[in-house]
Amino acid sequence: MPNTITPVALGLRERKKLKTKEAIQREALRLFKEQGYAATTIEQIAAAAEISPSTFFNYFPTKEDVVLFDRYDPMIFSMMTSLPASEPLSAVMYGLLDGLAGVMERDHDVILARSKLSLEVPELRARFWEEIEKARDLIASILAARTGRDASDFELRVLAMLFLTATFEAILEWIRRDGRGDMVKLVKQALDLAQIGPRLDELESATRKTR
Amino acid sequence: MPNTITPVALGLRERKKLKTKEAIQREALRLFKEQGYAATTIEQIAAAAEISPSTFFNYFPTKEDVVLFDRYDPMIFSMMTSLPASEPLSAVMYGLLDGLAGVMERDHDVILARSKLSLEVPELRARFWEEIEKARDLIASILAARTGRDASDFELRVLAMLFLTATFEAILEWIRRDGRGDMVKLVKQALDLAQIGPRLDELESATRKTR
DNA sequence: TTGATTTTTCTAGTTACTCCATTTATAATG
DNA sequence: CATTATAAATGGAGTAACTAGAAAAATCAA
Repeated sequence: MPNTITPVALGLRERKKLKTKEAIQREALRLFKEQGYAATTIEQIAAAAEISPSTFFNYFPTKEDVVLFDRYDPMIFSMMTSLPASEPLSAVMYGLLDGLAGVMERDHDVILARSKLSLEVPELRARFWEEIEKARDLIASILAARTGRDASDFELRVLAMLFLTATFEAILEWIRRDGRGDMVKLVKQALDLAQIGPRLDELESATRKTR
Repeated sequence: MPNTITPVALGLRERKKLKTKEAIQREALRLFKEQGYAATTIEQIAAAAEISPSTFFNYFPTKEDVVLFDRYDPMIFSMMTSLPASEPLSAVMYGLLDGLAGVMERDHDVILARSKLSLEVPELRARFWEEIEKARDLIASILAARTGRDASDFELRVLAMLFLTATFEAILEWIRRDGRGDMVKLVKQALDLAQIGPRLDELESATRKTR
């Protein structure tokens, strides 16, 4: 069953920690929505989640991270690092997008709330780009493995970043439409505009010729 | 004399303020270099620039902004908003890059210092993207004026962002090479890889046909 | 000089975040 | 089950970025 994002098995302790983490995030997002990001203090979040303020920092290094945290991240990560090398890159890319659609259906509201915050609060918007840069490095390393180039290769990084930028702008547009349109469709439109698919296949075939 | 970036005329008071602002930035950058960004306090910067700590915040809203501040920004801005509509977009784009080369020659070291900081300090790196998003909106509005589309048009924003992303990755690469290579050349390479030029001209001619 | 305005400075907060020591809960072992 | 190891939660004391607002000082206009 490809292109399905499912939780990873964890020990009892780990699961409990994850639950606390999600509780903190849930309460924090609620408070942010009610009274705004800046007006909400760590103390209030801790009180709502029934932990001490110190404990908050055991789970999230900063107040920003409580918004950025995404429980699907590790799954998406493992999914991306175990891609089939048999299909062309563009096909893999579209496959990933279908996986994304699944997540969207399951967690539409939380994703929208987090995305909106990341859009509206400047420091979060800024931090979000950090995450994108991490993703860029991941994608670049995947491209590197497939083409035999170095992961720090300039062109690979540019391509990876073009991919992510197009995706990001699509998400922005989706939020501007208040989460009502089809996000995955918008992403595909942006990727086509940037002609990312052909560019990826080009890269792959060019490398095959050389080696 | 096109493609030359020159200071804008200012009143006496304004010039004095600008001088103070630059002094603060100069001292701050020196201290950051000597003892690191996090280890340098506003108090120290204020002392070095011979102002009170309160005054610091009259000039820069946050510690981060002291790194982000670029005295060429208003010039570049006015340059971009007064582009000739006679030439095709791709030509204008390359023209701008030549202008950039001039600035690089004049202020290579300060630019490198600021860029390095923005690369190495995570919160600055994040903030830098905010600036890029501002630039995106500016470019989108220029494209909008030329094509008769709306400035919030999805495709325009994607294109503008692709342009900036390519440029940004080129600058990153330039810093990774410690400012030794030809930055403008790298930028052109990235833009060609993304095929931004053709894409821009495509957009323009497509619009002409329609109206 | 006088008065208006801008700029700087001071004071007194608030809050995110750090460090470290202590206590409490959980799991592993004999 | 009792003991021990380990990990997680907490408390307290401190730092530094930033805010608001009032007072003082410098600058400019008439």
